[in-house]
Amino acid sequence: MARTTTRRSPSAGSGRRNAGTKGVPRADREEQIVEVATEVFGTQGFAATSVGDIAERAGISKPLIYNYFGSKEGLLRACLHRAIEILAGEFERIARGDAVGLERALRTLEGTFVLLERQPWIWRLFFDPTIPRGEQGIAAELALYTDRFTALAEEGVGEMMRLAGNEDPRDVSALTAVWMSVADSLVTWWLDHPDETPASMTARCVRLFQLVLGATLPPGTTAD
Amino acid sequence: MARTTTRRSPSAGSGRRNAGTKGVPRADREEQIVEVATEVFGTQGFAATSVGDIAERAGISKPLIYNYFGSKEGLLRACLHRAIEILAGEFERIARGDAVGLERALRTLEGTFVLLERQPWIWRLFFDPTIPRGEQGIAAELALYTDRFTALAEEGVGEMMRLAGNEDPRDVSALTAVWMSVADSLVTWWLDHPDETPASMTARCVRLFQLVLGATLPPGTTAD
DNA sequence: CGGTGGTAACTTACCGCAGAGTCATATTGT
DNA sequence: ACAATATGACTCTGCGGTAAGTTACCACCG
Repeated sequence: MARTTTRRSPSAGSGRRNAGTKGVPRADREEQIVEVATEVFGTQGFAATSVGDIAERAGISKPLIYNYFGSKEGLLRACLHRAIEILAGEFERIARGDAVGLERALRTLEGTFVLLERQPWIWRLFFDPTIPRGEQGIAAELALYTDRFTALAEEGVGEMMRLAGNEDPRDVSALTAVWMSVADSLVTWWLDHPDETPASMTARCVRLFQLVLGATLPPGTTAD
Repeated sequence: MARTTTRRSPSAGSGRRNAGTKGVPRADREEQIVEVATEVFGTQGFAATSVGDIAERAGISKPLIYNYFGSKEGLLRACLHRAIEILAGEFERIARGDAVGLERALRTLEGTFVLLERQPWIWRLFFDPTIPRGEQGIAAELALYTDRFTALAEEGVGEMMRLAGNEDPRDVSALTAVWMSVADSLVTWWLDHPDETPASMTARCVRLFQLVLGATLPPGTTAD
């Protein structure tokens, strides 16, 4: 009745004129926010990023983020959760494959390139030095995640080193760190050369492996 | 004279009771502050660090920092300046040496380890993602510094690749990025294992080089 | 089909606090 | 006495976080 029309609140006082649902269900909105946040956290770092900035880029308001994620840390937690789902699954699939040694390394790189195409910053989340290292809260969770990576990488590296006759655990640890950093730097380099495709990156890696390691990779290793 | 005593201001209102020179000349104080700041910036990141925190750790007060460096960015600038002096000089010295290829790589690493002993965070300053990337101000200066590194590294990498028969400039560029990242990751790993010495780090690198590259390093390369 | 409440989706406006940067002032070596 | 060295106490901006209100969708009733 009149009420419907009468409810013309827009003018009432200085109320929230742009309020009201836009018909986006919570799950969709959450995913959208997490996507934006992951990019910003991953490129600028957690400490240097403000929640307001994320809200603005996502085209929504700050309180909505707090409604859904509780806190800035909660938002980061959600980003990490999504990222680990994306990455670890793929890496574990590769690890379960039958490739070993250098070929396994190359396959991992190849998978990484395909996976991180257009969203390389996901990787950076796990190595953000600005995440508060307070012994409680997010630090433990983060360690859990990175350990999942590291264990996988360390398994591969350790395997290769065993074949070569070195089993020093500290050497394995150091070489694993180097290997993960190599993958990281290649993704970063790719970011600076956007015209490269996952396939061309893989081909480049094959060339560089052959050059640096003097290795002969089996045919068919290069993506189509 | 009476005046000196009469001026007993300590009680006057709530004056600065701890003020007054402590006999430390400006240059010394500046160096001391820069040293502390470099450590904190390098480990926590620029954005996550507060000037007050630095002042407290240095045992002086915040205004003194602003007196000497003008701003937080100015302090960072001073840190970068000192760091580039320390690092670039050493790298250029190595580059001028007669080592080539893998041996030059190893000598660079060795020099880095010796140089960064007890202050590994210096290196991190140049790759801190939380430094404001505003096109003006510090970003340009930082780029200048990192370019100085990169040029040197690219020269070494390009030389090695030429010997191996690959002159693709993009391959050189990518491999240079990888190489610098390798050095970075080794320093980072060292940060997490503080009991390692420069010599033990170098020895480890020799082992890993031999293992991964199948290379035979000349004797005398290992630091005693 | 029209109305009508309940609730999920959104917002504006604000609070409190931490941190960058400043001012006026105090102390001491020379 | 004076310049250099130093600081307590302040302002102001920006950000994490919150309160309270607004709007749209939807299931249900008549």
